[in-house]
Amino acid sequence: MKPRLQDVAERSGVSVATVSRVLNDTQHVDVALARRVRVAAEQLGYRANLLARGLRRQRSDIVGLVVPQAGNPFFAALMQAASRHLQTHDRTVLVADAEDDTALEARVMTRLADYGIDGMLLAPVSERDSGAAASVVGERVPVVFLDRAAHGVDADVVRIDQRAGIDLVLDHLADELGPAPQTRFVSASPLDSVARARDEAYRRATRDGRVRDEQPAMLGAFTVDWGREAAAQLLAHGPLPHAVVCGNDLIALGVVATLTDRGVSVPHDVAVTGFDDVGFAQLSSPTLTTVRQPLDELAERASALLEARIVGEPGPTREEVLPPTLIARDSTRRRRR
Amino acid sequence: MKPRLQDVAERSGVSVATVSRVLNDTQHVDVALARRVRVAAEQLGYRANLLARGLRRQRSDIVGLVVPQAGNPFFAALMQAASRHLQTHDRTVLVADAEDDTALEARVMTRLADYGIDGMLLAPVSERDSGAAASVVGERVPVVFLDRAAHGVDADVVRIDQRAGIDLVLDHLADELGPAPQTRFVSASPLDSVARARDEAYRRATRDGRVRDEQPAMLGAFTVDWGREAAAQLLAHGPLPHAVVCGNDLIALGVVATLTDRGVSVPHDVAVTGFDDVGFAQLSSPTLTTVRQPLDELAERASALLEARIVGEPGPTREEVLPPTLIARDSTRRRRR
DNA sequence: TTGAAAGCGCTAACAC
DNA sequence: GTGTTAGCGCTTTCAA
Repeated sequence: MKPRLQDVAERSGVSVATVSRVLNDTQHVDVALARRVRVAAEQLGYRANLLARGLRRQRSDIVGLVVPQAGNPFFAALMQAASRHLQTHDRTVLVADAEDDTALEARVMTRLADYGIDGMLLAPVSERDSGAAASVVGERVPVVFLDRAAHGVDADVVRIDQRAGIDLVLDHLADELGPAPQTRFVSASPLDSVARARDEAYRRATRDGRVRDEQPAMLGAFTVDWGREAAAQLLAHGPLPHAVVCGNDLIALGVVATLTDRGVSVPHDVAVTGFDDVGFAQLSSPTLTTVRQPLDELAERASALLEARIVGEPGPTREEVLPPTLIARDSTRRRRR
Repeated sequence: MKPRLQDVAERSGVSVATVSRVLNDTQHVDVALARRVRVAAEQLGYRANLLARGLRRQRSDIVGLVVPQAGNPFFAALMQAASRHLQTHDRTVLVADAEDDTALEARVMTRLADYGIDGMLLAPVSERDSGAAASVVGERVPVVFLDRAAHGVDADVVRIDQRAGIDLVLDHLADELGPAPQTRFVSASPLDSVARARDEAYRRATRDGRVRDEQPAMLGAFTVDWGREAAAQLLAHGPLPHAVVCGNDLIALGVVATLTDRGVSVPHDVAVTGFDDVGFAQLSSPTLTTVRQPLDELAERASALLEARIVGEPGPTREEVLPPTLIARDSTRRRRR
């Protein structure tokens, strides 16, 4: 069967304690002995049992990573970036997908906690309803919010400045289309902090007169399907705006697809913008003007904060806010190529 | 601190064994006692320590899921489907991304094994080079190959019939373009079983005269970038074929993007086909003709086989081969809309 | 520098 | 039907 520490100890003629010290490099051991131990371990193909180690050490070296919708390419990319940084800190990452469902989210977070994770990176489904379950985990181990945050949990936050992102888009639109263009906002219901922030940023800009929009925002979900449906509604009800500002790229891609299908030219007849810069934003036609989130930095900062908290760094919770970047592409370009 | 079984036992005035039996519903316990136990556990907020349980039971209820490139939307979708089915069997899923690197793949598989996973679903990076590391895991716990397989491991396989998929594409092309159209094949180097199978299927069809192609296949990687580059090469060297058959959707999307950029009309000047039916295949313009893999069934069958092996089902290894479906869209449609 | 032994939290014999 | 206890494999005092 699988060799245990005991087997290595017997084979090298030392105690299990010594073997443990050698293999973990945790205390100096006589060089000759150490070599014997290593050789024996090698020959036996010994591998530490991480369950046992975790139980004894009272830490698992696992961190949890919970995303609201793994199917959304933005979160898929964020997961990858976060995993990569977490691995750097020599951690196993348990990824969980909440499938946009707070009940499922609560279950998976509980599960992670039951495995004795050392910390958690969380992009919560709901700003309001994810907090309760998150705080149960948060009371035992450090939690860092990534991209999105939730109420009722005392945790560090790493995110971008959503308002700056929306401003970048609107300024760009003004540049391309002239001042105070007529726009519509198609986004997701502000159940999560990101949707809410983008919504508020857009509202604010309309109040400030930077864009003209007398209509209510069209709020659905962060999906291609919602983008398609919203575009259909736009086409059904009266004249098109100069530009459709979308809450994320998926919505924008759906809008562009439906508009194009119906013979409306993007950007000639109407400009469209996205948010997040997912991979397909540069593959669609027209390529999509959007706002890039600095995924790698987000992941890096979140990992670093989490690690700091795990090793017990004290202090009040911090919020790190990174700047997004405008990626101007063809979906807002007025001159056709 | 975190309540242990002991705490629940004391609070309800019974032994830890009884608490364990109640909470795991593993043996009949007097109803009154059982209720007392449950109440106490509830009040204390007791949660079983899964590390301890795993150590004692010698099984973790964790299964590993290893994919070659989590960034590829096909595998992202496969991961989601597999996770969902695995959860059904009440398992925690540890997802690992091999980042198309057999060395990294070996490390992550080892790590999974060290956590005492009960089984593993594996889509290996390399047909030849992933086998060694996989068999190390495979000797301890059941492994089921999903989508792709590797040599040197005695494990069940769940996959689609790649050749049938290529045949669907070529038949469709003959329908649209006329018999024995002039084609080129752009795919990935046959390092993995899927690339190899598609390559062989295409070769066979050329030998059979179902398509005409005197040129060597253009083999790079399953990425958009390779598709772009291959298209550039195609444009640089002589006349375009009637159709470009791509090894997967990412390549096809890259080919379409570059062709379109250079003023070549798809499908009017040249038809393009993909494989896998990733989400964006129906968003690109033109929408992409491709072959759909039955993701959900693949995941379902693989999970079922794995569960069967985990509970000790004996018998020779099995291979389940599912049929793919042609999804005809605009990238091969000769009449323009 | 090394070893003996306790014990992490849990389950499963085994005894009553 | 319930309790006692050994021990899963490991790390870590504590003594030597």
